[in-house]
Amino acid sequence: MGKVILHVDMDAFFAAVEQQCNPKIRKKPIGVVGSSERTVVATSSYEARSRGVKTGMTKHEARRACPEIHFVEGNNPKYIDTSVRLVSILKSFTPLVELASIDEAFLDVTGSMALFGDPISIVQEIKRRVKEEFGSHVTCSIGIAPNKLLAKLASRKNKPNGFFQIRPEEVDTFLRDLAVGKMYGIGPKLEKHLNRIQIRTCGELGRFPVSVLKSCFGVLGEILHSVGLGIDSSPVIPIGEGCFARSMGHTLTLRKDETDAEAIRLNLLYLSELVSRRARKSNYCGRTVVVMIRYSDFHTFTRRETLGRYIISTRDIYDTACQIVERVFLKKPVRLLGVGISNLVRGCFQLPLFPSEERGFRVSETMDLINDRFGDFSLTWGTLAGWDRRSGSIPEVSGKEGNRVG
DNA sequence: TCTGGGGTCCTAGGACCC
DNA sequence: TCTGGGGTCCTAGGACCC
Repeated sequence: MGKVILHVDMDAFFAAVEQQCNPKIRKKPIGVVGSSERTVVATSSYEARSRGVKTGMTKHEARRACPEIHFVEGNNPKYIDTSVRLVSILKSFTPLVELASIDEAFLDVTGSMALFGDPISIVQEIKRRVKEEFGSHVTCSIGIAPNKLLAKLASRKNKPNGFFQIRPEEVDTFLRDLAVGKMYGIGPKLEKHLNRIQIRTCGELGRFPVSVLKSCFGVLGEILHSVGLGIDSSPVIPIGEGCFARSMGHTLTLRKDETDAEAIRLNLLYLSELVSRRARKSNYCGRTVVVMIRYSDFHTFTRRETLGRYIISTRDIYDTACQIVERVFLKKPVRLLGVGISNLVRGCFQLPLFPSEERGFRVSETMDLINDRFGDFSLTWGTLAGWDRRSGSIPEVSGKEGNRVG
């Protein structure tokens, strides 16, 4: 018998959490944004979306589309907290829960049906529990399918607050007329390329000779062929298993385009500190430092250096980042800087934590894993608010306590 | 008030060694 | 003063996703 996979996808997650927390903005068009002036909309409520607001718009553009829009500054700890609590609900249905991002998860419920009934009963029960835990403004959409790829497509089908099932015998029909660009993993570039060779739907993609796809796309050709047929054998990997980061980094769009070398170094120090702190906390060290630079004209590039040893301290990361930047000979004002480490290994040293960290918020395994995987500063919003650039002091990062939904 | 931030995976080409 | 192949590591960039 085939598997039954669910994909649980929270609807307009950040916006929904904010609306749940603040009754005044419920049923209103809102946009969740960052704190800096040069911010964009990260998520908008469905009320805003219906008026043309889209992710990635500047505040200015969003307001032009929807003059009544209300902007809310993002609050990352609140979203992580909600995510942790969602996972604990999902884990009560099966241990096979894979967190795909902060607001979506895959569940393998193949073995759960004896206990909880058919997939639709499980879906209804999950929705009931989510409502009970978070309130009626935080909702999810759920896809039911024989594999992760199809479950992901199914969850999008009836958004928001809906569900959709693709039974094994319905897969061909479902894919027949689905535009290739709607498929997970096929972005604008690939879509254009496929359209050029007369492939517009997943049905057409699945029927296309795999040999031709391979000659056009290399190894990707074979993957595209399976994707066109709705084939995906990847297992649901439970949280914590084989889950380790490949890289971690932070980027920052500066308040103004910068030419001053001292100011650039100060920002590199700040970013190095964020990276180092996160790496120390999750006990990673790395031997490659990556610097990302975006000029005022948006030309963006990376430079990296691989060292002969593993590093983790702010100082080591910062020194390497500075050397990299010195080699670049900046040609234009800098709009964005990024610092990251890769070539990671886990647990090579156990370095002392900062005193503030020793006080200890060893909250839960899941909490750590989410931080670890998605970054507890994955939205650094707000962290710059108190930063005095001239003194160069590093702001305290907002606390994890409080800010619960519901 | 033009265009955020966090990732993963893949590829091509060069350096270097055997 | 030529010829070649295999393998590994590293860099830079692109595509894609949330």
